[in-house]
Amino acid sequence: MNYWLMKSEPDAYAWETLLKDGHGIWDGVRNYQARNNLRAMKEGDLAFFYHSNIGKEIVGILRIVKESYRDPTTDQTAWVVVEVEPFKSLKRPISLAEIKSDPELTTIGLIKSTRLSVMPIAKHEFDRIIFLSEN
DNA sequence: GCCAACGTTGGC
DNA sequence: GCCAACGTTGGC
Repeated sequence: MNYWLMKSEPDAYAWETLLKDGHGIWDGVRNYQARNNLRAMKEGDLAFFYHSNIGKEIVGILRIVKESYRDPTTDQTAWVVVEVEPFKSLKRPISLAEIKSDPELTTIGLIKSTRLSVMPIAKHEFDRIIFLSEN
């Protein structure tokens, strides 16, 4: 089981929308590193849902329910999508500022690779953020 | 609105 | 293969 973090601008696609829909196709990724991360995802993996630009906070956890396949929104063969479902909302959103100020989260990709939209999260980072959200 | 970081494109 | 120019992301 691997852990991930996926970014979306809430203007484009918000956590609330995924909750309402109950299911989503993560399309539109046009960056090779992010694409490679999509390809590495396995059914059942969990990912944080981060609101970029507006909110700048982790708001929920989603579950990968279908592994990657060709992105049907483009003719280019390089790109893939995964299918996701909401797993649960965090009890309390965890902001970027709080992550930056936490001594246990200094190496998280969210800080180190600010422009990457799909990134792996270490288990201890995942657990730490869950812990923070429940306390 | 600005700017840093960084990926991509294209000329050489 | 290098690098300048340019576009995009995303925080502030």
